[in-house]
Amino acid sequence: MYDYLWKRMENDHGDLGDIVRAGGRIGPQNMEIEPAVERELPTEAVAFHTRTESPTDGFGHPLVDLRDSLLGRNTGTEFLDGAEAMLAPSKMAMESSSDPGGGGRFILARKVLSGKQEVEISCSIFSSKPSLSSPGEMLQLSGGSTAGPMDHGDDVQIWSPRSSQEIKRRKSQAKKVVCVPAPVAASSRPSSEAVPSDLWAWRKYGQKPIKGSPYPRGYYRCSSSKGCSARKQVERSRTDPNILVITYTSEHNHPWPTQRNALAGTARSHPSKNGPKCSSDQGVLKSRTAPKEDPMERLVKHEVAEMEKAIEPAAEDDEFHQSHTRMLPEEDQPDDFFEDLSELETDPLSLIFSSEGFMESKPDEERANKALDPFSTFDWAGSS
DNA sequence: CGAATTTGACCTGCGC
DNA sequence: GCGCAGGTCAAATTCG
Repeated sequence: MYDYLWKRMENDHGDLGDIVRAGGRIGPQNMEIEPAVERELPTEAVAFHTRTESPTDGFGHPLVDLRDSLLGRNTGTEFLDGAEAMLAPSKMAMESSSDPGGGGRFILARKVLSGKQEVEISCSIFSSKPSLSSPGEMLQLSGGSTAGPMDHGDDVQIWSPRSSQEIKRRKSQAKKVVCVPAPVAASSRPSSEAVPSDLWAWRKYGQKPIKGSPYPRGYYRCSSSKGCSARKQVERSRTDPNILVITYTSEHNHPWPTQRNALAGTARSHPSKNGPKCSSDQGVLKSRTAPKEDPMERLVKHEVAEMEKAIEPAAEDDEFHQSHTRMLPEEDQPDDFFEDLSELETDPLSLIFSSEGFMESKPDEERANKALDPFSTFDWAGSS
């Protein structure tokens, strides 16, 4: 998963990839943003991936969706283990503008250590180099040995407390976290959460209230295959209810859902009374007949491509395809990929991408409206 | 009627 | 060792 993004990170950061697999990019490399300048950035979810090697060195880190931040919209941020995510876009904008001398610093995350000391991790949108508000606290990357802030270039930095005793992961498990804009509940069941579909079939097996959060956490396991151990947890960000934090645990041990088993676990989530939107499954199924590609990888590829494209305002429409192909070096991406996307506009995920592409041919106003309404691109009926 | 969801109980890891 | 909180199980319930 996230191979493309990950490769980029490894190229950019070398060993960083062995420590924390995180894809929460602050922005494209060498990206320079003037606070007063609004750029249209992609609005898809950003995924990041953390891997813990032991209960003592693992620490989940916030996803930073800077695009939304720059748009003054909802931002996906979260810590895995209760740390407070603090990347409200307005806050960032405010700090950025109110602290011009600080180079546009904004708070990346804040963590209360030992119940008393609070460490604030901030980051400059220009240098993307985090700094600590608590000089006494040295941070390090999960599992890494580096003490103190490190500059890995222009990508967002992932940090964790040095003291592993202070933040321990409950279990040593690989986790992947995805933050997406929270959907408006569309289920017939009041208590059920609308979860964006990710193409896998999930079956809910539990729900628990989480201390400190007004929102419960839902537990899902993969229902595509009997023996599949893949699980995911879905909860709303406690700091931003508009953000859904989806934590994936374990890997799928089977191929992508086929048309047949893809229906498993989704039937009740896509009642026909939902109207045309329900055809999303058909789109999904249709997409599944195409060469299999990890949908999340697809998401990230587009994410990166869109972000890179976003900083090339001079790019013309006729360069759109070229730029995307250029930015998708892993060639399993056929040339007709985007044609395929347009065909699959009912696919929840392809909707995201195709809508972006669709906007290319739209008037600026409509494009802007689209960009500001990420919800319109998701099939919020979800797969749960 | 089969399958998915709900929800209380139980299990387990972790902090004190 | 104890208590808390998160994670999972499974019976009951609901839905198509």
